Amino acid sequence: MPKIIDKKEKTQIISQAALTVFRDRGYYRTRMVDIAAAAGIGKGTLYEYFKNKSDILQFAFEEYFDVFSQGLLDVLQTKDEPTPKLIALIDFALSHAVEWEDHCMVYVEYFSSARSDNNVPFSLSAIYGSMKDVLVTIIREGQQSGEFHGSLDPVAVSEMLVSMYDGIILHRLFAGRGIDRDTLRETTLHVLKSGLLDHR
Amino acid sequence: MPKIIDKKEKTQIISQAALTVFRDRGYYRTRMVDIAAAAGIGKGTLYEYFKNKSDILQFAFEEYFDVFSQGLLDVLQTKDEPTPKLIALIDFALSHAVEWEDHCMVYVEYFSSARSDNNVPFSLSAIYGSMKDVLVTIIREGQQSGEFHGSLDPVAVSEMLVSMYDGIILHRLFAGRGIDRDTLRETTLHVLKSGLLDHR
Amino acid sequence: MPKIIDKKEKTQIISQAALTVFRDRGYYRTRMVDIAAAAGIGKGTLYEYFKNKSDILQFAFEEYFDVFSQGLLDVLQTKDEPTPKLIALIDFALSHAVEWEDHCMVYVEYFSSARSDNNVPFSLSAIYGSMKDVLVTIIREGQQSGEFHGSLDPVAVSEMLVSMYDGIILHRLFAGRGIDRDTLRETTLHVLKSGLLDHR
Amino acid sequence: MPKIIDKKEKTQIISQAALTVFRDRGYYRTRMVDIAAAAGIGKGTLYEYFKNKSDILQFAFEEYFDVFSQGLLDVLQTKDEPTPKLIALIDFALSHAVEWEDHCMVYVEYFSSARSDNNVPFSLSAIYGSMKDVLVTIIREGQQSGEFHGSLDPVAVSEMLVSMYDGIILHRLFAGRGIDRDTLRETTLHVLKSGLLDHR
DNA sequence: CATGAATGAGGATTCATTCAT
DNA sequence: TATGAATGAATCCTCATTCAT
Repeated sequence: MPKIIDKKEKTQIISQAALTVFRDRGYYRTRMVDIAAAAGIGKGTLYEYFKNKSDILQFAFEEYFDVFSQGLLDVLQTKDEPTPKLIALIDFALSHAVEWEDHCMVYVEYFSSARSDNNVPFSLSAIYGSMKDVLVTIIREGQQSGEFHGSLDPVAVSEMLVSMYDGIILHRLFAGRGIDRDTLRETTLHVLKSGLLDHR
Repeated sequence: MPKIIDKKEKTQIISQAALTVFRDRGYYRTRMVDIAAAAGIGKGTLYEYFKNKSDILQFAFEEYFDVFSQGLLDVLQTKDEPTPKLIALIDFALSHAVEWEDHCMVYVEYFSSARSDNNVPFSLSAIYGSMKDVLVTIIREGQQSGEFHGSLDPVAVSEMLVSMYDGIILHRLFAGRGIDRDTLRETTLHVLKSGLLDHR
Repeated sequence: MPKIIDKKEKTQIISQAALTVFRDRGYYRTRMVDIAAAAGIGKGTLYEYFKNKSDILQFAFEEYFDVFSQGLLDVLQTKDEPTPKLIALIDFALSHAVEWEDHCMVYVEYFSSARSDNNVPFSLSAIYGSMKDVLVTIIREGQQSGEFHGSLDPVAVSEMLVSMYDGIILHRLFAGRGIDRDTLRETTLHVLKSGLLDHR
Repeated sequence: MPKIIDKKEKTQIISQAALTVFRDRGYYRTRMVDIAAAAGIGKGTLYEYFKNKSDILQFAFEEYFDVFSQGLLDVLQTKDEPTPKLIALIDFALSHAVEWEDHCMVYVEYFSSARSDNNVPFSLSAIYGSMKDVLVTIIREGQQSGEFHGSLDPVAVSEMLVSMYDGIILHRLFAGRGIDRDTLRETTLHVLKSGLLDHR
């Protein structure tokens, strides 16, 4: 008898609408009423689906993170050799960043502001952590097999790679989408490949 | 007469105090009273030196940008050949980013939030613009002289380099200062050099 | 036909559930959804039986008041002489207060808050009015027949007696149910009896 | 150079203005803006002097309680014998209740609503506790010296007396100020005296 | 010049009530 | 009849900015 609503689905719709507004206006400049308007619902309805503003972001982040984690696992399970594994990894990370660009933009803002706020209920360090561990392992393998430069510090290289990932996001965020995303990916892969791998 | 000196000096002191608080708490979470307390002055006094909150940041940014521009000019005037010029440029950019790290962190937050706000009175595009123009010119020179890979798109490479610059900042901002800044610089330079330059 | 019975019965069930929640949480702190949950029904169903929140309380109050009025009449019809009539009256009032303690608690809160709100659709003055009139009459009778202290102002005594009634409620409300209700009643009756009646 | 304001004095002025509004409108129905208007200040200024709404009430309550405690001590130090001590005590309590009538009204509402809310930062039990302990001691003394009825339970009598105190407050709150406060006090004292003391 | 007391616009959140199913 | 999803009015509280001293 009561109205039947797919709570899960509506939660996602609202979260997506919110993310769009966050990306356009910025998280802090976005009012709850803006989100409601973007989702085509009333202000109070938001609170039927989310505890508060931060909770909306958290929900979006979880989705983003789940997809990232799953993609990472897929790559690791598909490739075995260090070189193709590393390239596939970088390729995946770049694709993911480009595909989830809107999300990334918002998280950059949120985390850069909430930095020292202990109340922040979720964090990027999970992504960084998993990514860096995986990279260090691959680079060590490649160095032992002689495929990679032996002189480079695996941790430093990993850090640099992750930084590049961040950089792509940030740059697109600040400078607009200057160049084609595929060109960017090709160029980046080329440079990395040469610098990191072709060391004869 | 000494009053005029004092005014300028105090403006800088306040701006620096503000920047420290911004870095710790985030721009949006920082209250004017926090800045006043950090600067050791009264809340109302802030408005004797700055028009408003954003104006404080703008002042800091101008200083940061002036130093960057001057350093850029110095590099360009000192080096002539494409390869050493590019390396010097990247070296300078990394050094600058690392030295002005606190500023960078705050600008990341501010610009990522205020992105589409037309009221924002200053922007990063100036930095990106000048940097990218310079890079594209150098890379074209290097490609013509045969020093650089001819197959790479100069604009894409420039974009990638600037992205790396952003990435360094962002990563240190989010992930903490994992590795030593000098190691990071060495590694980055090495990779870039190999990938971009060693193309026999 | 059975529907009509059900409606009345369910109205009472809801009202009782509501009163329990009111007593525990306080009228203002109780949300409609709390009442619905306590009554084991849906939020919207409440409005099938009651116009609004205040209406639920009003319904409960009417029941409470009806029982009080009927009890008062019974006492007055049973006893004739001033002294036993007064004692029976006080005894009844105390018993009623103790028995309907939960209700009393809620009305104290509601009336003390809504005091000067003209929208409040029901009030305690009815109870006070009937009680005080009855008392004044009895005390006058007792004074004329020489049974009571002649020097006391009948109105003041009535007021004091009603105040005591209030006090019992309020004290139990605030201080918890310190002593046994029967002990309290005995003690109160004893003191009143001595003070008011034994005037040799 | 800055405006010099007696914070303590203004705090009291605001608290008094608030209490008047609380008494008229009820605590829960009073909006912060009402208090501000009554105090002749802006909404935001309230928060310069008080943390929140409850804090305003708490401040008023502390003043009320301090005066009560001090008065209680004075009575106990002045009188020695049970009978005059008890009478002085009751007299003081009644006077205090009548003098602080507005406060009492508000506390009745507040405590009757916040009853089971653990966040309530202050309570009536302090008053009840100190009052009841004092009374029990006096009554025991009076019973041992033969001045008071030996048959009455000291605790029950104390409870009754405190209940009367509550009743006076509550009744004036609900029924208006029917009779003259002095008449009420005289009558109450008379009855109590007869009932409790004249037991030949 | 310096100050902090005063302010009110602005925004997050709650919850009684409505109403489509 | 029963329901709970949807709503927006209402209200607390924050904080950038003003201004009297």
